[in-house]
Amino acid sequence: MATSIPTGSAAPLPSPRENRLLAALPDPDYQRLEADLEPVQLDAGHGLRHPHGALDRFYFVASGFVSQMYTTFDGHTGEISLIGREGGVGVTLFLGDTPSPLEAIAQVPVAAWSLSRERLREEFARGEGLQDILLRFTQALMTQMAQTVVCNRHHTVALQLCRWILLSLDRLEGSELRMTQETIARMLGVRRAGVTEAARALQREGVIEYQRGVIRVPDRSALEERACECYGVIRAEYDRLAESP
Amino acid sequence: MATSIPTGSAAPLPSPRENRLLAALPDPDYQRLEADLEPVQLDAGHGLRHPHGALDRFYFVASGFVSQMYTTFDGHTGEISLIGREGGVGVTLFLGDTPSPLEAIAQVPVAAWSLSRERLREEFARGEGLQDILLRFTQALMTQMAQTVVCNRHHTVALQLCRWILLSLDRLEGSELRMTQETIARMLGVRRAGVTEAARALQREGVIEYQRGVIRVPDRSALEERACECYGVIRAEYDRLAESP
DNA sequence: TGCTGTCGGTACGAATTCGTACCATGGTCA
DNA sequence: TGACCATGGTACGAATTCGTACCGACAGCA
Repeated sequence: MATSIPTGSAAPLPSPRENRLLAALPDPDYQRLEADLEPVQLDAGHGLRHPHGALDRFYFVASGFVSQMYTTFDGHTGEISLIGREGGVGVTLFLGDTPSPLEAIAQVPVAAWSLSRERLREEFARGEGLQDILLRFTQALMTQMAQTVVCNRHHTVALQLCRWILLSLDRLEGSELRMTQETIARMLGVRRAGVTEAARALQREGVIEYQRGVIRVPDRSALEERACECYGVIRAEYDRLAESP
Repeated sequence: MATSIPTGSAAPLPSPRENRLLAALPDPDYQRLEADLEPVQLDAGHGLRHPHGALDRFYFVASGFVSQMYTTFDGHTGEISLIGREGGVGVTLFLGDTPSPLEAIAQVPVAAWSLSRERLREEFARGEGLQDILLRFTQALMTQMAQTVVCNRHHTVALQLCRWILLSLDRLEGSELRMTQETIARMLGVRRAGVTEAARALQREGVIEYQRGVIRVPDRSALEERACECYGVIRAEYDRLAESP
């Protein structure tokens, strides 16, 4: 299970309220939880949940992002959703607390604040601030998943790569992404060579620069122009969640 | 909005408890709702909700099924989820009551019992039986969506057609499905000709028979053998929902 | 310094789906 | 009965992605 694993970089621990769900919580609700939040730091590649496994805690992501991945019986993979500090991992805990086929993996170093299953369910059952914000987050998550369904069906790898880089970058500081093409390929559910071809084209156009696991985006707007509509829709949905009263 | 439109066939109105969510409700919870449920009958092709539109009522499906569809800006379509009497349409109502890009369409004649937004939210807020069952249904819906993401990515049209026919048939009486290839193509998000090719192959193998909008499945197990794993996973998830305490 | 494993570049034919078009047939309606 | 339209069968080249393989370059480590 997810134990506290320090990152090599010894980054300062972010405040719980770096997480947008906790930030949106009215003060009384937050104060009831504050003492029960436990910090977690995860290295890139570390799993928060194994497929079909139970989940002990809910994780409010404070920095970095986590991918919810699905692996088919024959080994094909696909990213179902990507969760940064606008959300958290473990909605199944209050959606009946049943197992889920999804795997949750920190794709970059992640800092999160976790809450035990019992405290989460207890607080959710009060029907106040936390319930409200978690349900709204669930709705945003479903919109992201719906968009991914049609994106997988209708958009080329090149379009999807742009979308994916942008979604990742939104959840990180700066304009740099540490991620190999192999890893990106697993998320998009395509060949590694397919990512290379799409990335080469973007590099030739000067939209991205990269080498050995580091992608830099000097011109973000150029990348946005090349992404499919899906990026904008998902982005707008989470912006709305953040702005909601 | 969804008004009561009788089907031509004047089918007898099913009991509300034909719907599995209402059936799973403890008696006291059900009795509080019973008088507020309004029957709705929809012809095939009728929309319950328009994309980005508000939804006035929650629909507990009692017979037939509804597709949640997504249409991209450039007109491409895809089915996000398929909902029969194991569920209902309108989870957004308790997930923050925000607009959704999805469209809900009755793909066959549908009978449903509807509940006003206010009563649904009021009952949900009690935190008792209805909240519990609706949250569990939401989890099943998300699993269905996750499965659709990877299915769209990795499985051929032929495999997906089998899955889709089986999911539809599970939600209907008998072994006959009234649906044109054009409509099926819109749900799978592929060309009509693509569906024709896959259906022809199944017909040649004797797995299905069809003509002008009517598909018959004489040998269901043969179809199951040809479907991708996704059918089994989704089916199991809803079976579990139905069996849950 | 040299070895070794990771990462990315490229290539190849095969498979699948696409977009589109045209036609045959069956049912409906005037 | 005849016209018309919805439905499905088929075909075509183009585009995309697949699976796989091999190679070079870079980085870390002995």
